[in-house]
Amino acid sequence: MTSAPQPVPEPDQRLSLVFSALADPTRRDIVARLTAGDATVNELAEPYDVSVQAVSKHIRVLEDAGLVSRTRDAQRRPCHLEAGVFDLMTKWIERYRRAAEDRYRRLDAVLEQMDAQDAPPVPTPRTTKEADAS
Amino acid sequence: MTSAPQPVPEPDQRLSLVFSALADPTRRDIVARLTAGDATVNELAEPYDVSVQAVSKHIRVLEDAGLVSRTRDAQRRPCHLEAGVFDLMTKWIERYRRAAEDRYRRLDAVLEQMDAQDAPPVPTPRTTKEADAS
DNA sequence: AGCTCATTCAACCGATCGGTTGACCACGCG
DNA sequence: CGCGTGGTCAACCGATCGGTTGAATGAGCT
Repeated sequence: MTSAPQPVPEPDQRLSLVFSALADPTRRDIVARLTAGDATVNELAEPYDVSVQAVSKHIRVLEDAGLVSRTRDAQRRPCHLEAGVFDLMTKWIERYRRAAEDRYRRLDAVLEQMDAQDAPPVPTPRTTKEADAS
Repeated sequence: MTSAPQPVPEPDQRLSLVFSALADPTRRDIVARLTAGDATVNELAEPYDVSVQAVSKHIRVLEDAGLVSRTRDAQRRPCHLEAGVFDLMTKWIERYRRAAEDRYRRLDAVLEQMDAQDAPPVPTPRTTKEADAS
């Protein structure tokens, strides 16, 4: 019963889980240390001055976010970093980063144009609506 | 200059703020919409069925994380997306993504070697099992 | 069978979060 | 001048979070 089917949430909710998981410094540190290789809960818990249970909870959060997977090795539960999730984040970030930079460049051009001429009919790169995520 | 100098937190804390800010779907959506151009609080609040105050709070969180900046235009406070913060995230992510992938590849090689030692006849079928969850 | 180590479950606690409502401030305009 | 508009501040509320302690489960070792 410990292993439910794990429904794999849809990407938006997944993003929430991932970002939320990485919002905690301890959890980020755990991820960082896991890049050096798999580790057990006790090994991971050792450097921090919190209880093992607390670290176990952290790992659960990382697991729910899909950042970490675990196997069984006797009574140990080694944690393994899942590199795949990073792509999800990178995709999200890159999309908007690029859009933002493009816009910035465009605005820059507009400003230059406005500067070159004097008072063009364009009021401001006003925007309001538009932009749909998903 | 409505408030204190805004000390600009050190990068680790900053990362926490950024990830935490993006952990909320509404806030992510606001960011997404801001890539289409600056917008006021009321404009941003319009699509959601929450109060304007709630959206104002969301924007404050994004601002504290350095994801958006604001200027004054009469009584309006247009929000502007700050593209720079994305770099911070991308750097963090890329670092560990690459490390994780390298490690994966290395492990793969080790496994192959172990396999070869045991069963040398087959000259490496070369079916690098890639990550299925992506 | 016991014992011990590794991990998790369960209950609890204070702090923070996302949301509300109501009052308040800062403009610009008639 | 008063008033409406855009936005924020303040207090409050339920839910969740990160942490604790204490007890339970699971798997090896004599």
